[in-house]
Amino acid sequence: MAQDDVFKKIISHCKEYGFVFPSSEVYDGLGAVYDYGQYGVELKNNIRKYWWDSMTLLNDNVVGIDSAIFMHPTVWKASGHVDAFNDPLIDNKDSKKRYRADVLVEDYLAKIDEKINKEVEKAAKRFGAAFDEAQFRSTNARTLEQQARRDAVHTRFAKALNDADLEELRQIILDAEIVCPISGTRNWTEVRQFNLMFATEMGSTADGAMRVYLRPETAQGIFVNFLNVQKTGRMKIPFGIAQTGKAFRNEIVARQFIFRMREFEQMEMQYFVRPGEEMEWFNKWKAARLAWHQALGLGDAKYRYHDHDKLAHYANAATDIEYEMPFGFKEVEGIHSRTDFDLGQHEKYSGKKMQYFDPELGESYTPYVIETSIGLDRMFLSIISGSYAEETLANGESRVVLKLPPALAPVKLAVLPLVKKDGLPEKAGEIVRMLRFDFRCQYDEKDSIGKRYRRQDAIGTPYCITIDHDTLSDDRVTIRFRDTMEQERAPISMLNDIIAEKVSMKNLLKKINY
RNA sequence: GCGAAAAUAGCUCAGUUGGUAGAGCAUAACCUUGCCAAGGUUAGGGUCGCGGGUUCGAGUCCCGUUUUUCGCUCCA
Repeated sequence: MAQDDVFKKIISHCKEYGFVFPSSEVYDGLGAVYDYGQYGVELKNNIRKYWWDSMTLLNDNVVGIDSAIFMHPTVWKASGHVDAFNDPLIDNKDSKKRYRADVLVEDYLAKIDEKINKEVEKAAKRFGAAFDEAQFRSTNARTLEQQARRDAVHTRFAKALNDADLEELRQIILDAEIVCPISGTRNWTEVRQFNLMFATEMGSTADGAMRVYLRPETAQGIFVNFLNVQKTGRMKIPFGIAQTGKAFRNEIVARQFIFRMREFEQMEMQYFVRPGEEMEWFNKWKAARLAWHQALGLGDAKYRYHDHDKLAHYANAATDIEYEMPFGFKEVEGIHSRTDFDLGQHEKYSGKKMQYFDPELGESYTPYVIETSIGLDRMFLSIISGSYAEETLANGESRVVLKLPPALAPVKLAVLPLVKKDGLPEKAGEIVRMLRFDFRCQYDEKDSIGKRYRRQDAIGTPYCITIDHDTLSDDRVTIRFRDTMEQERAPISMLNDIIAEKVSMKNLLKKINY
């Protein structure tokens, strides 16, 4: 089966069985925004818990926070997000190349300067020692004309930038007859501002509201709280701060189902270390994070590292953990050595010291940071993709089954009376009332038992418990396993222990070797 | 953002040169059976993505738009 087909089937399955719906679907949807349904939210919560517990329970020096989505606007100036993603862009329709509109104009201005300078140089050669450059510039007709043209464009350009007037910016490009370096044509699109960050206004608009952004990453909430947590938690370096939460990016191209969404959830941990020790910790977390993924049992070969050759300005090492999605290996998690860039920037912009006094070294320093940053929605997609299976059974029939890691499954067990009479439903009800405090249970008496097993397979329920006539006399039930479809007889009194052993988060966490 | 393809029931899809909206599966009710989806009877569910246009008449033809998938591009 082609990979595209698998992906399409997974998307359909997610919708059909209540995992993921397109946002605002009755209004034709909203681009690259999705809602999680009744089973999707359980799976997502379980993934988040697996991450959170692995960070905050298994590391006694990692604590969590939950910072607000809104942050002071200067945070995003310090982080570089405002500058990096506020560029006015324009496309040439013939070459289909995209340029920064301001760069096009600046290049144009630079070219005129160059021309003038060349003429000045030529004149200087001609006149020799008697040459008076200032006088030449103020009297030579051609130079004056070019200078006037340059100044006119420059004035308009500065004003347009200042007013953020995109139409004027385009008009300047048209009036100056700036051509595309590749196609050589002047067939330009509108100038558009591609701001990665969503903006809104805080405060009443009447008396000057403040422009605030929806955070494009959760990491900054950790950095600005670094000292709060360090001091109030009496944290000693090295230590980490973990956070999960929504982030928002106004992606130009958002695609591939929930892989790249405009509203998404991150699970980030920033680990603060001594300068000079960052590579050691980078490698430790790199290994620890891969182990966390592989403990899910989806197949070790589905994961790989992708080390970055080109590093961002703030990083001195970076790697991705990629998972083999139906559309190829894709980044699920990033592990970055961010140096002291972020804390240093906040120190600079806030004027507050972001340093740590190290009692062992007897000195203060700005800690270096190792970041692990994972997309919860991507994790969700990787787990659904890795669990989805179409199987042909021995009797020639087929089934669709989600072989989810039991600890992550939305429903842990289904309780099924073999027939809906003879007191079996009542007995099943008793068992549900006994187990539902510990496990998410589902009761189903509709249709044949085989059909009910199929329904549970489709949502990934790892265990089914079947009540038959014998149960009424011997208090034993059948446990049916999702993956093998094998069955086992067990006393009702043992059910809680048996199921707990198989579905507990604890046993999953124990597989991680920290 | 550019290009291509698609959009009809919860899902997968049919729908003839333009002439009353269909199937399978799924869902719900009742009966029957009872350990791996396929028994019977019945029911609900669609202004054919949305908005215009052509036409006596549009799911079907034309234009626009939205959403999705794919390829570029961009971003990281």
